[in-house]
Amino acid sequence: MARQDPATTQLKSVRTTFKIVEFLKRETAGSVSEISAHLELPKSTVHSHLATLNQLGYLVNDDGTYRLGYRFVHLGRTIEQSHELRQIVSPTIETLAEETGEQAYFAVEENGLATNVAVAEGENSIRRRFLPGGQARMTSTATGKAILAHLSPERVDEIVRRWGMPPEAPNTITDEDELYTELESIRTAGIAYGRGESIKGVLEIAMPILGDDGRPHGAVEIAGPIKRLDDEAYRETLVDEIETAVNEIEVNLSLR
Amino acid sequence: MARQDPATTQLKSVRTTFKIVEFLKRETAGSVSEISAHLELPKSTVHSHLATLNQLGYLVNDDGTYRLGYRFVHLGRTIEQSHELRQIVSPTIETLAEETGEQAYFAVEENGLATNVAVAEGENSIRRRFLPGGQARMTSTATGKAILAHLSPERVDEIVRRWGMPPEAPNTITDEDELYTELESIRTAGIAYGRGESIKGVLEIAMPILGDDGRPHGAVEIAGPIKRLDDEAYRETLVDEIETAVNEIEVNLSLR
DNA sequence: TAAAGCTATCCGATGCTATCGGACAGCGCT
DNA sequence: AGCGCTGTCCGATAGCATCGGATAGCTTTA
Repeated sequence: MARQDPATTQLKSVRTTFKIVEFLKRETAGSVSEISAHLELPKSTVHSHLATLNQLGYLVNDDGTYRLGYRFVHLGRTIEQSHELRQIVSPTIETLAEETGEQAYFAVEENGLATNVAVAEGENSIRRRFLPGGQARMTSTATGKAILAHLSPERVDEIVRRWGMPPEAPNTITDEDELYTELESIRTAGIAYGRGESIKGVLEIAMPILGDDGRPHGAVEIAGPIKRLDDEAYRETLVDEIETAVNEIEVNLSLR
Repeated sequence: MARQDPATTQLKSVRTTFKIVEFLKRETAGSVSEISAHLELPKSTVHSHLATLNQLGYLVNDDGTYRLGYRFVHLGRTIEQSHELRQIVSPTIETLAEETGEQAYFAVEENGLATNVAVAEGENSIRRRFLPGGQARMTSTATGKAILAHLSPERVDEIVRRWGMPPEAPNTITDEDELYTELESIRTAGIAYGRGESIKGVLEIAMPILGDDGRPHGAVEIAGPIKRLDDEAYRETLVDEIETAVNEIEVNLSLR
């Protein structure tokens, strides 16, 4: 008999607990019946999970409807604060957004996903706000591609196989060979662009932060509406600002 | 036979998962053996929990040492952002800290604990930083007492029984009768003070936000070193600022 | 006022599955 | 080269998560 799918084995109750947590994350709040209906779980099962989370202090019960509590907020904030790289990078990302007036990001690879570690808004920035911790496929974001370009081919392959390359926006790269040539040109140019590959109408410009050993720590990005960033002269000033930021971060990393 | 202790019944595996999560929250990172040793759990059990959390994307494995991932950060940030009361209150707390130069807080009651929903620092503020989501006993903080003063006696009793009143700092109230007279005077004065009851050397001044039905939504607080706030004239200006903030919040709540 | 149709919560039996000890392989240190 | 540590995997046991049903409390509707 074939081995069980590793994604479905192990600690099923823990898995359903997080299914419930993620449901409440999406829906903000919910009753036992609602959760039970949407997740197709028996009411009594849902209830016992909710009761446990409530006892642990992670869940609040307002007259029959449950919502996630501030204990999770504290958990997340603690993780953020104890992340050294974020501490180093944050001020630079803040000023980058301030100087350019656009959105600025710093992202790292985590579990094969491009993960926003620091996010900042400029005065002209588009309204869609990505929260810290937001994750996206590496293959469809500029930060992701900038990082991928400096990972080993085996690791890139592993990530692509794990998360696939489905179309997310008009220009998403969905072909593996196309991705590899794109990564090659990113490597030589030292800069990655995303033109409506993750979200329609958004242009992203990203450069990697490389360690002394050549391994990528993460990537700095500026994102804005494709129309405004269409002007080549403006785009060049943005690239300049990104280079300054990258330089600053690399210095701060070596001084650590 | 007596009923089982509700704190130890139900979903044991979920409970141990969160034990591990909270260990990693404290220690930033840890190996299987470390966690196994500190929590007195078999290595294989710890491993299967870690593997599950890793599969779910909440945990990152850096060469054998595990740490909590940015998925928890995103979870916490999402909860914060979808909390309406926090959205209303935050700007006021920010300006309160700015105007006074001290630390400013807004806290609510959650699971019987005073829970910081919004925190802000002024330029003179003490360095110890409370993160959003931080929780403390209601009986030892000014925000907690301000809220308790407007809850039903039964609810107060329930909370006190659940969390107890152990000494936390030199002046912590540890006697129930003393607490009740204190709450009575807070109710008539409309203001609560904490004088080194939670943390030595810190003075807290708090006022509740009350709904139309008289039930408390939360409390606004300013905290600072007892020495600086010892000056009565200065303290009065702070109380004035808090009153302004409370008024602003109550207006914004009624306009909702 | 009464009763129907919700709801959340509780209970008890079944059999799945979390647990646990042990075995293995890989690594860095001595 | 060998020792001692590590993380990971396996398999058997029984503990416990699951599930259906029963109950009680609430709001709505007649």
